[in-house]
Amino acid sequence: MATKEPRKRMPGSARRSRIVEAALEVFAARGYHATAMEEIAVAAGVTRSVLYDHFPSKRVLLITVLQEQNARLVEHVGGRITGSGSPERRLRATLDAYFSFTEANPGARRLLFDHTDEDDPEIKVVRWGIRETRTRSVAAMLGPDLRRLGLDPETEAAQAVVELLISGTDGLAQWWARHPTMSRDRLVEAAMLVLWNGLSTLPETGAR
Amino acid sequence: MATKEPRKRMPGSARRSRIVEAALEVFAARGYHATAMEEIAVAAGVTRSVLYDHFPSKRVLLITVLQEQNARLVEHVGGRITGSGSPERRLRATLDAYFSFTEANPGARRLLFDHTDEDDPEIKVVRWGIRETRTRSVAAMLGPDLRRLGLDPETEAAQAVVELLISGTDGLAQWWARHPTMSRDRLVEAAMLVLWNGLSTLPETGAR
DNA sequence: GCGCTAACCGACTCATGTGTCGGTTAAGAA
DNA sequence: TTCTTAACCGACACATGAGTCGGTTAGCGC
Repeated sequence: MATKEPRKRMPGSARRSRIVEAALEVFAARGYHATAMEEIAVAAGVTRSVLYDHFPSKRVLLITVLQEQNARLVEHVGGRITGSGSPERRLRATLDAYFSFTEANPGARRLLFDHTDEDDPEIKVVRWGIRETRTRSVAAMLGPDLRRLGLDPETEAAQAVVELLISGTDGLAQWWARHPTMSRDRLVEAAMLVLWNGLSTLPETGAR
Repeated sequence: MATKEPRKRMPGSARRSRIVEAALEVFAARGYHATAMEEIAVAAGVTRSVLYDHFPSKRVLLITVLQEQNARLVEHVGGRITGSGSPERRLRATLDAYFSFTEANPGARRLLFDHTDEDDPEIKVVRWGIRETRTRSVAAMLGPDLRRLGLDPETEAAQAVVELLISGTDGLAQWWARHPTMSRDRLVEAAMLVLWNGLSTLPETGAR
Protein backbone atom coordinates (compact mmCIF):
# COMPACT_ATOMS: atom_id res chain seq x y z
CA MET A 1 0.00 0.00 0.00
CA ALA A 2 3.08 2.18 0.11
CA THR A 3 3.41 3.38 -3.45
CA LYS A 4 4.41 0.59 -5.83
CA GLU A 5 7.51 -1.32 -4.66
CA PRO A 6 7.04 -5.10 -4.68
CA ARG A 7 8.36 -5.59 -1.16
CA LYS A 8 12.06 -5.01 -1.51
CA ARG A 9 14.68 -4.35 1.11
CA MET A 10 15.75 -0.72 1.42
CA PRO A 11 18.62 1.16 3.06
CA GLY A 12 17.76 2.13 6.60
CA SER A 13 17.52 5.86 6.14
CA ALA A 14 15.13 5.52 3.20
CA ARG A 15 12.90 3.19 5.15
CA ARG A 16 13.00 5.57 8.04
CA SER A 17 11.69 8.48 6.02
CA ARG A 18 8.98 6.29 4.57
CA ILE A 19 7.90 5.44 8.08
CA VAL A 20 7.82 9.07 9.14
CA GLU A 21 5.84 9.94 6.05
CA ALA A 22 3.34 7.18 6.72
CA ALA A 23 3.09 8.10 10.38
CA LEU A 24 2.27 11.68 9.47
CA GLU A 25 -0.70 10.63 7.40
CA VAL A 26 -2.09 8.09 9.81
CA PHE A 27 -1.64 10.20 12.92
CA ALA A 28 -3.21 13.17 11.16
CA ALA A 29 -6.17 11.12 10.04
CA ARG A 30 -6.86 9.19 13.23
CA GLY A 31 -5.28 11.04 16.10
CA TYR A 32 -2.71 9.62 18.48
CA HIS A 33 -4.64 7.14 20.57
CA ALA A 34 -6.75 5.86 17.73
CA THR A 35 -3.86 4.92 15.48
CA ALA A 36 -2.25 1.54 15.82
CA MET A 37 1.39 1.04 15.00
CA GLU A 38 0.18 -1.70 12.68
CA GLU A 39 -1.51 0.85 10.42
CA ILE A 40 1.63 2.89 10.14
CA ALA A 41 3.67 -0.21 9.44
CA VAL A 42 1.36 -1.30 6.64
CA ALA A 43 1.33 2.19 5.15
CA ALA A 44 5.12 2.13 5.21
CA GLY A 45 5.19 -1.29 3.55
CA VAL A 46 6.74 -3.10 6.47
CA THR A 47 6.04 -5.02 9.68
CA ARG A 48 5.49 -3.47 13.10
CA SER A 49 8.79 -4.66 14.46
CA VAL A 50 10.65 -2.63 11.85
CA LEU A 51 9.17 0.53 13.32
CA TYR A 52 10.88 -0.36 16.58
CA ASP A 53 14.19 -0.75 14.75
CA HIS A 54 13.95 2.96 14.01
CA PHE A 55 11.99 4.47 16.89
CA PRO A 56 11.90 3.37 20.51
CA SER A 57 8.20 3.98 20.97
CA LYS A 58 5.00 5.24 19.44
CA ARG A 59 5.30 8.43 21.45
CA VAL A 60 8.76 9.24 20.15
CA LEU A 61 7.62 8.53 16.62
CA LEU A 62 4.83 11.08 16.96
CA ILE A 63 7.10 13.66 18.50
CA THR A 64 9.59 13.17 15.70
CA VAL A 65 6.93 13.74 13.07
CA LEU A 66 5.59 16.74 14.96
CA GLN A 67 8.94 18.48 15.14
CA GLU A 68 9.87 17.63 11.60
CA GLN A 69 6.67 19.06 10.20
CA ASN A 70 6.86 22.12 12.39
CA ALA A 71 10.32 22.80 11.03
CA ARG A 72 8.94 22.57 7.50
CA LEU A 73 6.18 25.00 8.36
CA VAL A 74 8.48 27.52 9.94
CA GLU A 75 10.81 27.31 6.97
CA HIS A 76 8.02 27.63 4.44
CA VAL A 77 6.27 30.58 6.01
CA GLY A 78 9.45 32.26 7.18
CA GLY A 79 10.91 32.01 3.71
CA ARG A 80 8.03 33.90 2.17
CA ILE A 81 7.79 36.75 4.61
CA THR A 82 10.07 39.60 3.84
CA GLY A 83 9.12 41.68 6.84
CA SER A 84 9.01 44.76 4.67
CA GLY A 85 6.10 46.46 2.96
CA SER A 86 2.94 48.00 4.33
CA PRO A 87 1.25 46.29 7.29
CA GLU A 88 -1.57 45.28 5.02
CA ARG A 89 0.79 43.73 2.53
CA ARG A 90 2.63 41.86 5.26
CA LEU A 91 -0.55 40.42 6.69
CA ARG A 92 -1.74 39.36 3.27
CA ALA A 93 1.61 37.74 2.49
CA THR A 94 1.54 35.83 5.75
CA LEU A 95 -1.95 34.53 5.19
CA ASP A 96 -1.02 33.47 1.70
CA ALA A 97 2.09 31.72 2.94
CA TYR A 98 0.17 29.82 5.59
CA PHE A 99 -2.57 28.79 3.20
CA SER A 100 -0.07 27.69 0.60
CA PHE A 101 1.57 25.50 3.21
CA THR A 102 -1.68 23.87 4.22
CA GLU A 103 -2.52 23.40 0.57
CA ALA A 104 0.68 21.50 -0.04
CA ASN A 105 0.68 19.66 3.31
CA PRO A 106 -2.85 19.19 4.55
CA GLY A 107 -1.84 16.37 6.85
CA ALA A 108 0.84 18.44 8.51
CA ARG A 109 -1.59 21.19 9.40
CA ARG A 110 -4.09 18.81 10.87
CA LEU A 111 -1.47 16.97 12.84
CA LEU A 112 0.07 20.13 14.22
CA PHE A 113 -2.99 22.16 15.09
CA ASP A 114 -6.24 20.25 14.99
CA HIS A 115 -5.85 17.74 17.76
CA THR A 116 -5.41 19.66 20.94
CA ASP A 117 -5.48 17.59 24.05
CA GLU A 118 -6.08 14.00 23.29
CA ASP A 119 -2.62 12.76 24.06
CA ASP A 120 -0.33 12.06 26.97
CA PRO A 121 1.45 14.73 29.02
CA GLU A 122 4.82 14.42 27.36
CA ILE A 123 3.39 14.96 23.90
CA LYS A 124 1.22 17.77 25.15
CA VAL A 125 4.32 19.67 26.15
CA VAL A 126 5.78 19.42 22.65
CA ARG A 127 2.52 20.43 21.06
CA TRP A 128 2.01 23.46 23.26
CA GLY A 129 5.56 24.50 22.62
CA ILE A 130 4.90 24.53 18.89
CA ARG A 131 1.66 26.42 19.37
CA GLU A 132 3.26 29.01 21.53
CA THR A 133 6.09 29.55 19.09
CA ARG A 134 3.57 30.23 16.40
CA THR A 135 1.69 32.70 18.56
CA ARG A 136 4.87 34.50 19.46
CA SER A 137 5.97 34.83 15.84
CA VAL A 138 2.68 36.34 14.81
CA ALA A 139 2.67 38.68 17.77
CA ALA A 140 6.15 39.83 16.83
CA MET A 141 5.18 40.42 13.25
CA LEU A 142 2.08 42.36 14.23
CA GLY A 143 3.78 44.33 16.98
CA PRO A 144 3.76 47.71 15.20
CA ASP A 145 0.20 47.32 13.97
CA LEU A 146 -1.03 46.42 17.42
CA ARG A 147 0.60 49.50 18.78
CA ARG A 148 -1.19 51.53 16.13
CA LEU A 149 -4.40 50.11 17.53
CA GLY A 150 -3.40 51.36 20.93
CA LEU A 151 -2.46 47.92 22.22
CA ASP A 152 0.83 47.21 23.89
CA PRO A 153 1.85 43.81 22.44
CA GLU A 154 2.70 42.67 25.97
CA THR A 155 -0.85 43.26 27.08
CA GLU A 156 -3.23 40.40 27.54
CA ALA A 157 -5.66 42.15 25.27
CA ALA A 158 -3.09 42.12 22.50
CA GLN A 159 -2.40 38.45 23.02
CA ALA A 160 -6.10 37.78 22.82
CA VAL A 161 -6.29 39.61 19.53
CA VAL A 162 -3.42 37.57 18.14
CA GLU A 163 -5.00 34.37 19.33
CA LEU A 164 -8.27 35.24 17.65
CA LEU A 165 -6.45 36.00 14.46
CA ILE A 166 -4.54 32.74 14.47
CA SER A 167 -7.47 30.54 15.37
CA GLY A 168 -9.59 32.21 12.77
CA THR A 169 -6.99 31.73 10.09
CA ASP A 170 -6.41 28.13 11.01
CA GLY A 171 -10.12 27.45 11.15
CA LEU A 172 -10.42 28.92 7.72
CA ALA A 173 -7.68 26.62 6.47
CA GLN A 174 -9.56 23.72 7.98
CA TRP A 175 -12.71 24.82 6.18
CA TRP A 176 -10.80 25.17 2.95
CA ALA A 177 -9.71 21.55 3.12
CA ARG A 178 -13.40 20.63 2.96
CA HIS A 179 -14.19 23.15 0.22
CA PRO A 180 -11.23 23.03 -2.13
CA THR A 181 -13.21 24.67 -4.93
CA MET A 182 -12.23 28.12 -3.78
CA SER A 183 -8.96 29.51 -5.07
CA ARG A 184 -6.26 30.48 -2.65
CA ASP A 185 -6.39 34.10 -3.74
CA ARG A 186 -10.07 34.38 -2.97
CA LEU A 187 -9.48 32.67 0.35
CA VAL A 188 -6.90 35.24 1.25
CA GLU A 189 -9.26 38.02 0.24
CA ALA A 190 -12.03 36.59 2.40
CA ALA A 191 -9.69 36.49 5.37
CA MET A 192 -8.49 40.03 4.74
CA LEU A 193 -12.05 41.23 4.46
CA VAL A 194 -12.73 40.27 8.05
CA LEU A 195 -9.35 40.66 9.68
CA TRP A 196 -8.24 43.84 8.00
CA ASN A 197 -11.42 45.67 7.14
CA GLY A 198 -13.79 44.25 9.72
CA LEU A 199 -17.44 43.46 9.36
CA SER A 200 -18.46 47.06 9.81
CA THR A 201 -17.05 47.98 6.42
CA LEU A 202 -19.59 49.70 4.29
CA PRO A 203 -20.47 48.51 0.81
CA GLU A 204 -18.31 49.91 -1.97
CA THR A 205 -15.53 50.47 0.58
CA GLY A 206 -14.58 46.80 0.35
CA ALA A 207 -11.18 46.19 -1.19
CA ARG A 208 -8.00 48.20 -0.67
CA MET B 1 -14.20 11.57 44.51
CA ALA B 2 -17.68 12.54 43.35
CA THR B 3 -18.58 15.35 45.72
CA LYS B 4 -19.02 14.14 49.29
CA GLU B 5 -21.49 11.24 49.61
CA PRO B 6 -20.11 8.29 51.58
CA ARG B 7 -21.10 5.70 48.95
CA LYS B 8 -24.85 5.52 49.28
CA ARG B 9 -27.41 4.01 46.97
CA MET B 10 -29.31 6.51 44.83
CA PRO B 11 -32.42 6.47 42.64
CA GLY B 12 -31.60 5.52 39.08
CA SER B 13 -32.28 8.84 37.45
CA ALA B 14 -30.05 10.71 39.89
CA ARG B 15 -27.22 8.27 39.36
CA ARG B 16 -27.69 8.60 35.65
CA SER B 17 -27.23 12.34 35.68
CA ARG B 18 -24.16 11.99 37.84
CA ILE B 19 -22.73 9.65 35.29
CA VAL B 20 -23.42 12.03 32.45
CA GLU B 21 -21.90 14.85 34.42
CA ALA B 22 -18.80 12.81 35.17
CA ALA B 23 -18.54 11.65 31.58
CA LEU B 24 -18.64 15.24 30.38
CA GLU B 25 -15.63 16.18 32.44
CA VAL B 26 -13.53 13.14 31.69
CA PHE B 27 -14.27 13.08 27.98
CA ALA B 28 -13.54 16.78 27.75
CA ALA B 29 -10.27 16.40 29.58
CA ARG B 30 -8.93 13.29 27.90
CA GLY B 31 -10.74 12.86 24.59
CA TYR B 32 -12.72 9.84 23.54
CA HIS B 33 -10.14 7.13 23.01
CA ALA B 34 -7.99 8.14 25.93
CA THR B 35 -10.73 7.94 28.54
CA ALA B 36 -11.45 4.65 30.20
CA MET B 37 -14.94 3.84 31.41
CA GLU B 38 -13.27 3.16 34.73
CA GLU B 39 -12.37 6.84 35.13
CA ILE B 40 -15.91 7.93 34.48
CA ALA B 41 -17.21 5.32 36.91
CA VAL B 42 -14.90 6.50 39.65
CA ALA B 43 -15.77 10.13 39.04
CA ALA B 44 -19.43 9.19 39.30
CA GLY B 45 -18.81 7.29 42.54
CA VAL B 46 -19.69 3.90 41.16
CA THR B 47 -18.36 0.78 39.46
CA ARG B 48 -17.96 0.28 35.74
CA SER B 49 -20.82 -2.16 35.48
CA VAL B 50 -23.25 0.46 36.69
CA LEU B 51 -22.47 2.55 33.64
CA TYR B 52 -23.74 -0.30 31.53
CA ASP B 53 -26.97 -0.38 33.52
CA HIS B 54 -27.64 3.08 32.11
CA PHE B 55 -25.91 3.17 28.73
CA PRO B 56 -25.34 0.35 26.27
CA SER B 57 -21.85 1.45 25.28
CA LYS B 58 -19.13 4.01 25.63
CA ARG B 59 -20.03 5.44 22.26
CA VAL B 60 -23.67 6.01 23.17
CA LEU B 61 -22.63 7.60 26.43
CA LEU B 62 -20.49 10.11 24.57
CA ILE B 63 -23.19 10.87 22.06
CA THR B 64 -25.67 11.41 24.86
CA VAL B 65 -23.39 13.89 26.56
CA LEU B 66 -22.67 15.61 23.27
CA GLN B 67 -26.30 16.16 22.43
CA GLU B 68 -27.26 17.16 25.93
CA GLN B 69 -24.57 19.82 26.11
CA ASN B 70 -25.32 21.07 22.65
CA ALA B 71 -28.93 21.55 23.66
CA ARG B 72 -27.78 23.57 26.66
CA LEU B 73 -25.59 25.71 24.45
CA VAL B 74 -28.32 26.39 21.94
CA GLU B 75 -30.72 27.28 24.70
CA HIS B 76 -28.24 29.52 26.47
CA VAL B 77 -27.14 31.48 23.44
CA GLY B 78 -30.54 31.48 21.79
CA GLY B 79 -32.13 32.80 24.95
CA ARG B 80 -29.87 35.82 25.03
CA ILE B 81 -30.12 36.90 21.44
CA THR B 82 -33.05 39.11 20.73
CA GLY B 83 -32.42 39.42 17.01
CA SER B 84 -33.18 43.11 17.19
CA GLY B 85 -30.84 46.09 17.52
CA SER B 86 -28.05 47.32 15.30
CA PRO B 87 -25.82 44.74 13.62
CA GLU B 88 -22.98 45.78 15.88
CA ARG B 89 -25.11 45.27 18.95
CA ARG B 90 -26.28 41.88 17.78
CA LEU B 91 -22.76 40.69 17.12
CA ARG B 92 -21.58 41.92 20.50
CA ALA B 93 -24.50 40.26 22.25
CA THR B 94 -23.79 36.97 20.52
CA LEU B 95 -20.13 37.03 21.44
CA ASP B 96 -21.02 37.82 25.02
CA ALA B 97 -23.55 35.01 25.13
CA TYR B 98 -21.06 32.49 23.79
CA PHE B 99 -18.34 33.57 26.16
CA SER B 100 -20.67 33.48 29.11
CA PHE B 101 -21.60 29.93 28.19
CA THR B 102 -17.98 28.83 27.99
CA GLU B 103 -17.30 30.58 31.25
CA ALA B 104 -20.01 28.63 33.01
CA ASN B 105 -19.35 25.35 31.19
CA PRO B 106 -15.74 25.14 30.13
CA GLY B 107 -15.90 21.37 29.77
CA ALA B 108 -18.87 21.55 27.45
CA ARG B 109 -17.11 23.87 25.06
CA ARG B 110 -14.03 21.72 24.92
CA LEU B 111 -16.02 18.56 24.44
CA LEU B 112 -18.15 20.04 21.69
CA PHE B 113 -15.59 21.91 19.66
CA ASP B 114 -12.00 21.16 20.55
CA HIS B 115 -11.61 17.52 19.58
CA THR B 116 -12.27 17.27 15.90
CA ASP B 117 -11.52 13.92 14.40
CA GLU B 118 -10.18 11.56 16.94
CA ASP B 119 -13.20 9.36 17.21
CA ASP B 120 -15.06 6.71 15.27
CA PRO B 121 -17.26 7.39 12.24
CA GLU B 122 -20.57 7.24 14.05
CA ILE B 123 -19.54 9.87 16.56
CA LYS B 124 -17.98 11.96 13.84
CA VAL B 125 -21.38 12.27 12.21
CA VAL B 126 -22.95 13.61 15.38
CA ARG B 127 -20.14 16.02 15.95
CA TRP B 128 -20.20 17.44 12.44
CA GLY B 129 -23.93 17.81 12.68
CA ILE B 130 -23.54 19.98 15.75
CA ARG B 131 -20.80 22.00 14.11
CA GLU B 132 -22.81 22.58 11.02
CA THR B 133 -25.84 23.69 12.98
CA ARG B 134 -23.71 26.26 14.72
CA THR B 135 -22.34 27.53 11.43
CA ARG B 136 -25.79 27.80 9.93
CA SER B 137 -27.15 29.74 12.89
CA VAL B 138 -24.38 32.26 12.72
CA ALA B 139 -24.72 32.58 8.97
CA ALA B 140 -28.44 33.22 9.40
CA MET B 141 -27.85 35.85 12.03
CA LEU B 142 -25.24 37.61 9.93
CA GLY B 143 -27.18 37.36 6.69
CA PRO B 144 -28.05 41.05 6.41
CA ASP B 145 -24.57 42.21 7.38
CA LEU B 146 -22.95 39.91 4.87
CA ARG B 147 -25.17 41.34 2.20
CA ARG B 148 -24.08 44.80 3.23
CA LEU B 149 -20.53 43.63 2.57
CA GLY B 150 -21.59 42.59 -0.89
CA LEU B 151 -21.61 38.88 -0.08
CA ASP B 152 -24.54 36.64 -0.86
CA PRO B 153 -24.80 34.42 2.24
CA GLU B 154 -25.13 31.41 -0.05
CA THR B 155 -21.74 32.13 -1.58
CA GLU B 156 -18.74 30.11 -0.60
CA ALA B 157 -16.94 33.33 0.20
CA ALA B 158 -19.62 34.18 2.74
CA GLN B 159 -19.38 30.74 4.31
CA ALA B 160 -15.65 31.17 4.57
CA VAL B 161 -16.12 34.46 6.36
CA VAL B 162 -18.53 32.88 8.81
CA GLU B 163 -16.16 30.02 9.43
CA LEU B 164 -13.30 32.38 10.14
CA LEU B 165 -15.47 34.28 12.54
CA ILE B 166 -16.57 31.18 14.41
CA SER B 167 -13.15 29.60 14.62
CA GLY B 168 -11.64 32.83 15.78
CA THR B 169 -14.24 33.28 18.47
CA ASP B 170 -13.91 29.73 19.67
CA GLY B 171 -10.15 29.97 19.65
CA LEU B 172 -10.43 33.06 21.74
CA ALA B 173 -12.65 31.22 24.21
CA GLN B 174 -10.04 28.51 24.36
CA TRP B 175 -7.36 31.07 25.05
CA TRP B 176 -9.53 32.65 27.74
CA ALA B 177 -9.74 29.36 29.59
CA ARG B 178 -5.97 29.57 29.98
CA HIS B 179 -5.97 33.26 30.88
CA PRO B 180 -8.97 33.73 33.14
CA THR B 181 -7.63 37.02 34.46
CA MET B 182 -9.29 38.98 31.73
CA SER B 183 -12.88 40.05 32.29
CA ARG B 184 -15.56 38.91 29.92
CA ASP B 185 -16.33 42.47 28.89
CA ARG B 186 -12.78 43.14 27.86
CA LEU B 187 -12.72 39.84 26.02
CA VAL B 188 -15.76 40.85 24.04
CA GLU B 189 -14.18 44.19 23.25
CA ALA B 190 -11.01 42.51 22.01
CA ALA B 191 -13.06 40.31 19.72
CA MET B 192 -15.09 43.24 18.45
CA LEU B 193 -11.93 45.18 17.80
CA VAL B 194 -10.81 42.64 15.24
CA LEU B 195 -14.06 41.31 13.88
CA TRP B 196 -16.00 44.54 13.67
CA ASN B 197 -13.38 47.21 13.20
CA GLY B 198 -10.59 45.19 11.62
CA LEU B 199 -6.87 45.59 12.09
CA SER B 200 -6.69 48.52 9.70
CA THR B 201 -8.48 50.75 12.19
CA LEU B 202 -6.52 53.88 12.83
CA PRO B 203 -5.50 55.00 16.31
CA GLU B 204 -8.04 57.12 18.14
CA THR B 205 -10.73 55.66 15.90
CA GLY B 206 -10.85 52.56 18.08
CA ALA B 207 -14.18 52.12 19.85
CA ARG B 208 -17.58 52.83 18.38
C1' DG C 1 -41.30 -6.03 60.37
C1' DC C 2 -41.25 -8.32 55.58
C1' DG C 3 -40.57 -8.86 51.04
C1' DC C 4 -39.48 -7.42 46.53
C1' DT C 5 -37.47 -4.56 43.32
C1' DA C 6 -33.75 -2.21 41.43
C1' DA C 7 -29.24 -0.29 42.48
C1' DC C 8 -24.97 -2.00 42.89
C1' DC C 9 -20.75 -4.92 42.60
C1' DG C 10 -16.80 -8.43 41.49
C1' DA C 11 -15.10 -11.37 38.49
C1' DC C 12 -15.13 -13.06 34.11
C1' DT C 13 -14.28 -13.10 28.78
C1' DC C 14 -12.42 -11.38 24.83
C1' DA C 15 -10.27 -8.14 21.84
C1' DT C 16 -6.76 -4.99 20.78
C1' DG C 17 -2.46 -2.94 21.06
C1' DT C 18 2.50 -1.97 22.63
C1' DG C 19 6.96 -3.39 22.92
C1' DT C 20 10.62 -7.49 22.77
C1' DC C 21 13.50 -11.19 21.01
C1' DG C 22 15.68 -14.56 18.26
C1' DG C 23 16.03 -16.05 13.86
C1' DT C 24 16.29 -15.45 8.58
C1' DT C 25 18.13 -13.65 4.44
C1' DA C 26 19.07 -9.92 0.95
C1' DA C 27 22.73 -7.40 -0.72
C1' DG C 28 27.06 -4.87 -0.52
C1' DA C 29 32.21 -5.57 0.61
C1' DA C 30 36.34 -8.10 0.14
C1' DT D 1 32.29 -16.37 -4.53
C1' DT D 2 32.02 -15.89 0.28
C1' DC D 3 31.32 -13.40 4.44
C1' DT D 4 29.13 -10.15 7.19
C1' DT D 5 26.15 -6.79 8.24
C1' DA D 6 21.82 -4.89 8.77
C1' DA D 7 17.04 -4.98 7.10
C1' DC D 8 13.34 -7.62 7.93
C1' DC D 9 9.90 -10.82 10.06
C1' DG D 10 6.84 -14.01 13.21
C1' DA D 11 5.70 -15.12 17.49
C1' DC D 12 5.63 -14.04 22.07
C1' DA D 13 4.69 -11.60 26.63
C1' DC D 14 2.20 -8.34 28.90
C1' DA D 15 -1.01 -4.58 29.74
C1' DT D 16 -5.24 -2.25 29.23
C1' DG D 17 -9.84 -1.71 28.38
C1' DA D 18 -14.80 -2.81 26.68
C1' DG D 19 -18.74 -5.25 27.60
C1' DT D 20 -21.33 -9.40 30.24
C1' DC D 21 -23.40 -11.98 33.98
C1' DG D 22 -24.96 -13.77 38.22
C1' DG D 23 -25.22 -12.64 42.74
C1' DT D 24 -25.88 -9.37 46.89
C1' DT D 25 -28.35 -6.02 49.55
C1' DA D 26 -30.32 -1.30 50.53
C1' DG D 27 -34.42 0.80 50.96
C1' DC D 28 -39.17 1.53 49.65
C1' DG D 29 -44.18 -0.15 49.68
C1' DC D 30 -47.16 -2.81 52.33
